Amino acid sequence: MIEAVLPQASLLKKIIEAIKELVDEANFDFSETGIRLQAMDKSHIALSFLHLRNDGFSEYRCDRSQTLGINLNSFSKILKCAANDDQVQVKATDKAETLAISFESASKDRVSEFNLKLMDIDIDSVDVPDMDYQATVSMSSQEFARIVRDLMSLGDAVTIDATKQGVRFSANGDDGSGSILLRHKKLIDDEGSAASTTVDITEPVNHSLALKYLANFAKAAPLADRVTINLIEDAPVMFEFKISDMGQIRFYLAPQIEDDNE
Amino acid sequence: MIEAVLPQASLLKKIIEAIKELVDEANFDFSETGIRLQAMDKSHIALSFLHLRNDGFSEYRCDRSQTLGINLNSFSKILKCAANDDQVQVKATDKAETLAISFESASKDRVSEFNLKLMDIDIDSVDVPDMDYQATVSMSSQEFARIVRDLMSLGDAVTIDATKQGVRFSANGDDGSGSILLRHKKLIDDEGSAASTTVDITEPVNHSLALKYLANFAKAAPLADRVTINLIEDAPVMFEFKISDMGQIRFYLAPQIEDDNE
DNA sequence: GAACCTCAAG
DNA sequence: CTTGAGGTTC
Repeated sequence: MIEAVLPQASLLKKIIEAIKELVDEANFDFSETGIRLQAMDKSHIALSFLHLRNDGFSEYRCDRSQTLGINLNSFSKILKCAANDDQVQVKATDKAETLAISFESASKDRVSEFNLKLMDIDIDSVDVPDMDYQATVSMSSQEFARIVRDLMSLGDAVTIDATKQGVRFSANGDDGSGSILLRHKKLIDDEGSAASTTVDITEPVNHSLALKYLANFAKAAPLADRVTINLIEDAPVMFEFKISDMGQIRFYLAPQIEDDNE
Repeated sequence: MIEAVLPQASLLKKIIEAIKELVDEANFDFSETGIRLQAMDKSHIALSFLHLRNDGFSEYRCDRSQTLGINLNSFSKILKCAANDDQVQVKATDKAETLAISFESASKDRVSEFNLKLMDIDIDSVDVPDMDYQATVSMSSQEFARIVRDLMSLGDAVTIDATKQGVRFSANGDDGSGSILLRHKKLIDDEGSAASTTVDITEPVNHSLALKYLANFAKAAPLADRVTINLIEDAPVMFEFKISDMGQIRFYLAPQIEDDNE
């Protein structure tokens, strides 16, 4: 028996919106401590990772760990039927073949109930070890989204250069080339202003990444004020958006092989 | 001689916009008391019905009753040439072959004149008797539009259940199933709040309807804050949008034959 | 999937 | 009145 309640359907809508372009179907692992999802994208280049802690829900119950295979597009269709400030409840019995999803308007005048068909999904589970990253960039998620959008009009790939001075995003294309430098700003208070950028670095590092994936990652910007970009030589880049009081959504992206012939 | 003036072209634009997807050509019956239109849709399942009273116009003159056959798509093209707050005038002589349409901007700086070719349309007139409906639902037209849009992503048909407790809209599809319940809210004042739903009922009744028609009906939502849905066993469902101080637009839709084999 | 348009909120 | 978000259309 699983039952979880969120006071704001908009949160769940944004989460699924951020993942569904990357992943068609995914397993949601429900346990006593919360919900986890891990899924490779269709081309097996990007890994999406979601963790929602039980204490982030207004109600949470999971008697027995259970994995629910869900088509994210179908899920998204149903979530679109919720108003942003509806309360949302998901419920499944043990060995259920459907997930019961219900929305209730703030005024209680409207109650919507949906049943989403569950599916068995073969998992290609990947172990993601915790790494000591060489560089960690923390920046406004909105600015990140903006930079990705801007550079996409120039080329297909972006090079992210992290140095002590800051982080540089550069792209090349037929029309020309461009680069955006965000200067590192040492934080005086514990928390930086929403817009400022910090770079924590042990060694300068740069990676070239396909912008189309970053555009998908940027869909998570509405979930968090800030994004952290974690880089280490010869390993996937990790993008993390913290969902306040609840968990985080992470994306891992393998760097592009630099092809000098192109 | 016919002459009618509306201070806001937007009203006429919305009216034609709401009907033109259902009906290609229609007869506009001009009489001393106002304008009436009645037309079956192409597949003869939905009936559109429009009544605009003479006193809703800022000027209205109709010396002799006259029927003007109009291609709604052509009419719509011309209306798109009007700004929303242009004044619009339509004018026709007896036995005219064209309808003269003119727009005047609020500032009087711009005057546009168009001539729309009239046509002879064979009418398949249908008598629509006034019925004593078993259930009348009154709800926000915007919420109606939203529910229709939401359920369309799930399936092709909607079942409307009216009971004393409220009205339920349900749909089934490949992704799963869904239903939305709007609770009846007894009105304390004469007028309900814009969002609340009322169900006046003598007997519970339900009907299954093709969502694609309801999506067309929902185009009339900008014309009225509220829609009333009138249901009676074994007869078409009637959707009415009141155009304030002027008349109403109605749609009648025959229920789907419930096919148990599907 | 992108651009346009419309509607709602600040 | 200006801006942003959402829906619709191409």
